[in-house]
Amino acid sequence: MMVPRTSSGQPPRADHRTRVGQERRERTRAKLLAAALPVFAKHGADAAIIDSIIQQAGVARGTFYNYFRTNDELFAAVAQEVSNELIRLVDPIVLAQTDPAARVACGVTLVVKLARCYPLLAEFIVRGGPGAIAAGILAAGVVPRDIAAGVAAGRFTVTNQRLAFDLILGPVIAALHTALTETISEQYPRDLAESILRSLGVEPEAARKFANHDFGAFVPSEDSIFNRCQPKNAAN
Amino acid sequence: MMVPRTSSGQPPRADHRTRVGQERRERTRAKLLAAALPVFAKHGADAAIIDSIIQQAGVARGTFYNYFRTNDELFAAVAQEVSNELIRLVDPIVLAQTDPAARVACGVTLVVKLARCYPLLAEFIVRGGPGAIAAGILAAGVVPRDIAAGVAAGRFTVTNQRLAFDLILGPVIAALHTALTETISEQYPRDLAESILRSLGVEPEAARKFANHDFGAFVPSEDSIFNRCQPKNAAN
Amino acid sequence: MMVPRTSSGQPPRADHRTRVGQERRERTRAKLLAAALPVFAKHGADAAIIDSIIQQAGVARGTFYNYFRTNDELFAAVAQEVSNELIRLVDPIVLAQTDPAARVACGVTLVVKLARCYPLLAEFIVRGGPGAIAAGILAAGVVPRDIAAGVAAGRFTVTNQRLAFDLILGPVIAALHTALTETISEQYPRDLAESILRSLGVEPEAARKFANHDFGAFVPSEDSIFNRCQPKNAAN
Amino acid sequence: MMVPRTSSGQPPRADHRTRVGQERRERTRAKLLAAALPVFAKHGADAAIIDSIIQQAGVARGTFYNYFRTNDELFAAVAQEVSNELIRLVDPIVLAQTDPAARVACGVTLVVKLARCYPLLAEFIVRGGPGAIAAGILAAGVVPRDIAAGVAAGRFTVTNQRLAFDLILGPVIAALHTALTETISEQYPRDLAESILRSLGVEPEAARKFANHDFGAFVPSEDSIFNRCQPKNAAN
DNA sequence: CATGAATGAGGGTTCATTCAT
DNA sequence: CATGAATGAACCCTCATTCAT
Repeated sequence: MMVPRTSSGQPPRADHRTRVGQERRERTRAKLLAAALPVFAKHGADAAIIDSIIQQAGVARGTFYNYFRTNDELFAAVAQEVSNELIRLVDPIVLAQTDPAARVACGVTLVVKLARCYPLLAEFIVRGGPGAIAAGILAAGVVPRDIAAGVAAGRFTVTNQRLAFDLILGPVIAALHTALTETISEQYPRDLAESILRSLGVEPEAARKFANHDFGAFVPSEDSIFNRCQPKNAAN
Repeated sequence: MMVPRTSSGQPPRADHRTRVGQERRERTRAKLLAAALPVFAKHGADAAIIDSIIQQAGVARGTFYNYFRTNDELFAAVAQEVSNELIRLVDPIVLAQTDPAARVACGVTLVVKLARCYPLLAEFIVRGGPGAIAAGILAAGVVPRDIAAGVAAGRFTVTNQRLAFDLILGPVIAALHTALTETISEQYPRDLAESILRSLGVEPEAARKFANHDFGAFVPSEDSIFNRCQPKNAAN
Repeated sequence: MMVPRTSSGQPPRADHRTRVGQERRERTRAKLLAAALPVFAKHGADAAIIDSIIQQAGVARGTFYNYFRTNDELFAAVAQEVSNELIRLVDPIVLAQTDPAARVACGVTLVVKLARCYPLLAEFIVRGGPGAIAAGILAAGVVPRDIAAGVAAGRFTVTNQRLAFDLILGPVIAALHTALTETISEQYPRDLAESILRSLGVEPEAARKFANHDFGAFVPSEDSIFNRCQPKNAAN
Repeated sequence: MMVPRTSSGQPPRADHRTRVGQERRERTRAKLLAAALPVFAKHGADAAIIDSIIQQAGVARGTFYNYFRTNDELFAAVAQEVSNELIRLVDPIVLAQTDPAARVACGVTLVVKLARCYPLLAEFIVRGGPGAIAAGILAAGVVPRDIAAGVAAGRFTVTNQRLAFDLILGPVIAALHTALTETISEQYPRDLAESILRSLGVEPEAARKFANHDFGAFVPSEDSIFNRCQPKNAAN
């Protein structure tokens, strides 16, 4: 071989094998997740799905069980992946805002825009309902964080955290549902954000201002799970 | 109907049989619906359901198919029944209000209170998501009616009907979900209504006033499908 | 119909339906048991078998589960049926003997002869081992009963009941195994019985006398599970 | 083999590698056998086994197939190993007896005692039934050898070799089964041996004498497959 | 109309075995 | 030789639906 021998005298066989194996494993896992997302989006968390997933992913029946032991485990993995991706895309832009109201407006706007680009995402979240999914995905950390900041800063007059949470997540999920049913206008996300801010107790003028700020756009990575599942309709 | 059945000549055999038969049929149908509601509430519209329903209702397998040809038909019937019951309970009280904002506040408040009395109802609606169910149940007619009135009266600054719809239904469903997860305070429904009114563009003070008005209580009929499914926790 | 109407005036519709249904159910159950016996005999209690059983019984997959929920339940039912049949055939003849030694000799002889007629029976018992099956089948009641009588009458010097049980069952099962492997002589069952009696402490001459007594023959019923499973080799 | 490898000229590289390799191979094989015995003991010859074996043995899936091509091959190897071990432990002591009846008594006693020390052994034999295993293990050579000697010496009146075999193996296996189910007394093995001798036609007094002779104890080697599978309960 | 035995498509899960690295 | 990811045949089980009685 041409492998440069160091003083160890041994070729790095085992390491190479290990690395190659891990990469393959990761690729197969990603294929399975990407195949699962659309199915869960269409049929919900309890869908009977393994057949369609393995077919879509192009792996054998048994391979599935090398990765996930149950339907629920798969669903949890998909939800986690979606959550991670969502936060990776949206939160950096949200964090560029300093005012809590601006952050909420930014987050709301971007999520709705994102759902316009990736209907699968919208479907997945809507299927999950305000409960299981949304809570786990959108809420874990970021929404409560911004609510708390808004309350602390006196921006929001609604002080019950759970109520505030419902006032944000409820309309957003309803909007995602609307976006799936009919075509929503360019203005829709901003109006939605403005109304949500008002519901939280932000002054109407301030609400309008925050909601109509231009927050910039997210940049979906090429190998995001969203892109690996479907053709994208680029602009956001 | 108009057939005078008095003590006159012929014994009312045929009619009597017919009437008794119809009543029995109606009772069996009602038993099936009442048995189905908890199952759909727990497991969603696609639940595997027939076995538990016929067992709970105490009828034979085949009998089920004399009433509903498919699972979907059963679900639709349950949803319809739930919707009717909901409207029968809530709408008379809503219509007692004249101001559209008051009507929305009243409806929102009562539905959340109702869900506290009947967790099954909350579960059923939450499972259905903002889509399939809620739209069919809450929305059919009454919510759009009040939105349109509010826009026409200048009470609401949100003029996009669909947006207004999302701003009402979204938080309500989220609140129902919250009510299932944790115990919500006495004040929660009123605060929710107040915030929703603000989100629609109602002046904050007006919103507060409308939301804290005492609308009276619904009176659940003894043989409502809700009562036939579960023990009730009386007060609302 | 020709059904004699009594003063009730109603045809016995429901009763007839019920009876017909029960008969059908019983027939299907019997078909399943008969189909299962050979499979368990060949492959043991843990065999993966449902497919072959339903095919042999000529019923649908789901039908199986209307009768047995698990493999184990089926096995238990087959074992029970075999046990019942065995006792029904053998015990009446055994009970015609009064001396406990004669009873043991009679039982041993007849079971081995029976196994010659019905190799499936032999296989089924041998597969089950001295444990699960044999104990459940041969032992339940009859063998301990005769051991206790023999000990009480002073016929047997072996007084440890469990040891006596092993001394009877062990050789019988070994003999069944032998009968499956090679052709055993006409004399084999009698010699076996004689040796077993000796092992229990019966005087050698008495043992010989008891073992060579002619106990008569069992009469397999036409619709016994054994006959429904295989062609019989008549004489015993 | 005959190549003298002393401190002479060439370094023993190749041979050393070969020897080390063979030792490793032998160790891995032994690990696999030791891992397999308990599984076969618990679940029988057809057990689904490979997963637990490789996990227990700490080798990779593929490695297994470098040693055994099929499940059956593994089972045969385990049975052979068990058989060898059994004979290695028991036969030297048996051969110290000269009278065939003493030999049979000795073998029977020791095997039952051994099974008390090593329940896994008992389970393994009982699972195998009087057929497949037992025959292959206990019988191969030693039992028929002693039977033939006993018949030739006029000790046994039972002259049918197969019958004699059944009269020995049957009760022994039944006793092993009993030993697994309940605690057997110290005396049990001796009584069992005595009864077996009687069944073979040995005079009752002689049977008693032979069975109650003290044959000494086996000395289980530290690295026996039995010891490598389980904690031992020392005394026999 | 009520009954419930029978159906069979549809989906789930295991595990011995192969093979590229 | 060791490794472990991938394979797919062979099972298992559920449940909506039909149909003779």
